[in-house]
Amino acid sequence: MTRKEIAAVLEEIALLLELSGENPFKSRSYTNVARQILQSSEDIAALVREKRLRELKGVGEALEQKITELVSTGKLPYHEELRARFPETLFALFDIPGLGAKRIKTLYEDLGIATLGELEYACNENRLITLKGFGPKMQQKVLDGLAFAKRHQGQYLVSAGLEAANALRDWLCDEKSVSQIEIAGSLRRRKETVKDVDLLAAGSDPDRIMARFVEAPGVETVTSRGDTKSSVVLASGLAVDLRVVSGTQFPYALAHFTGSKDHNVVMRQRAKDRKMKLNEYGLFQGDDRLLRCEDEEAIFAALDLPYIPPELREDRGEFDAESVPELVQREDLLGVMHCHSTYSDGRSSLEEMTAGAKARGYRYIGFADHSQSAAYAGGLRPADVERQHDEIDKVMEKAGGIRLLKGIESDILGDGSLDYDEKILKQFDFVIASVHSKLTMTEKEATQRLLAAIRNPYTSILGHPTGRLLLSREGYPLDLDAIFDACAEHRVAIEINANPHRLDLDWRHLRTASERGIKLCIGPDAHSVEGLDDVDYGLGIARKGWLKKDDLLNCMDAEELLAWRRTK
DNA sequence: GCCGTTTTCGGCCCGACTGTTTTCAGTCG
Repeated sequence: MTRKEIAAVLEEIALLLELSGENPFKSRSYTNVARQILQSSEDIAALVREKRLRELKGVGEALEQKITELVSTGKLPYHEELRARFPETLFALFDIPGLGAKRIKTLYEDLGIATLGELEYACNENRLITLKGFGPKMQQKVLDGLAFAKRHQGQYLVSAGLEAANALRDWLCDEKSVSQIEIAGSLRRRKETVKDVDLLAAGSDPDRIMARFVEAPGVETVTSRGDTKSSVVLASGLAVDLRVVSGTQFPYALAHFTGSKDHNVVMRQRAKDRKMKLNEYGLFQGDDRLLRCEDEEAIFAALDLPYIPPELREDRGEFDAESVPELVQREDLLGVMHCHSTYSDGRSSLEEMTAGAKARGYRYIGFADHSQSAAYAGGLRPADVERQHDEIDKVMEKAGGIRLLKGIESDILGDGSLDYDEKILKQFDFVIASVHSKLTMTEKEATQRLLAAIRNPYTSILGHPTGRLLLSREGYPLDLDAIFDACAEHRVAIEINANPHRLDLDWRHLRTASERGIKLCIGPDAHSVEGLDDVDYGLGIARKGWLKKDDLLNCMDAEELLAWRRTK
């Protein structure tokens, strides 16, 4: 069993225990251990074999026994008994806002509702209002939630989230009483997709700030309206929360509303361990005496921690690390790789792209148009390659101060070979090898295909390695372990494709890759001058993956990069 | 179900808001 599968069983037990009305802390202990298993770098099967499960935090006698049974036999009677009490379809009800274990239990036991469809039917029949813990408003809220769930999956790309958040921030800045305003939440942590937007403001007149907020352009419904917190839903379906605090409270609130739930749990526990209390309004000692912190850094310091950048606040090792790394910054990026041009499916010319890169402060730009098999994208035939190289030389002559690199985004064909023969391949400064076709392979087939491409001596970078499209298409299954081994052995870099629809390789794997000595490369996959700005999304993901400037190919200068490639 | 310089029982992070109540439970982050 994979660690994901083991964790999924434990998480399901936690939900089932809640539905059963069990002690919530019992439920939580299953959730905690599920999390530990997902985070652990240990092989869980090995822990079971060596009877070392108890080394995982939160595993006691009962969980040791259950996990051992689950891993050894592939099933767990305790889990199956719990499952037998409730229909599987009931789990979908948890996605409706306002519905938790208690209300779902009532719906199921009193009305026999087990599916979203039955729930909608019961609402339309007006049957929820008489139920204990429900009323007319709750019924309407459930109906709204059902409609919402139908319209959207409730997830948005980070690009959509940031766009909405920036617009709202600007709108609120025009309110005179606002002294500070920040985007918080998962957007500040630069998650690849977000469920909502969290804004935090400080100001002298909260009421006016709230009033302006609920009147913002694009606001379709106001979900809640209070003195310190209001929530709205934009026409796009995106939910936005605004919190207003005082200037003194701002740093504490910013930390509170930036950290993931799990990160915050650890922060508050650390405070508690030090006889303090941490919440969104402050860090308090003894009898509620405020420990003044001017900024987030001071809060971390008070809890004996170095400053933890927002992107790392996920409780994925930031508290255990010997030191928090000096994360890569925008000014560390010397060049921009993976740019398309009008030679294939780009909208901007070589010259325009070059000027755009120069204006953004890059010292070099790497062109990587599609290769000949990508007919749909106007892939370059050998003659086109020659033509493009001539033009690149000309553009470089008059560009001044920026270097152009001759690359290609070569399709990885079904058998793992690249899309040109050696004679052509050797002419490129770099080769990004990417899959664009035959996306439905088994894990074994897809892995073999990529391994063949990685072993090709001309491959420098593995482009968008899993082929995923966020919120619309899963990546093909891959044995990433094997891919990483091969990349390390053959000195092939892995792309962080910065297009907000991709953000592939996923940030959760970046730290592992870099620790194995693999170089990463932020590529905007730009098809226009504006597309160059997608680098910022890639940068957020790189930082989220704990990367330092030394880990990134495009933090090298052009000479260094070419030398790196030559030593392959 | 776990855990332990407050320790083998009694806690387990904490607060806001909503909707249902008529003082609070449930949900959410």
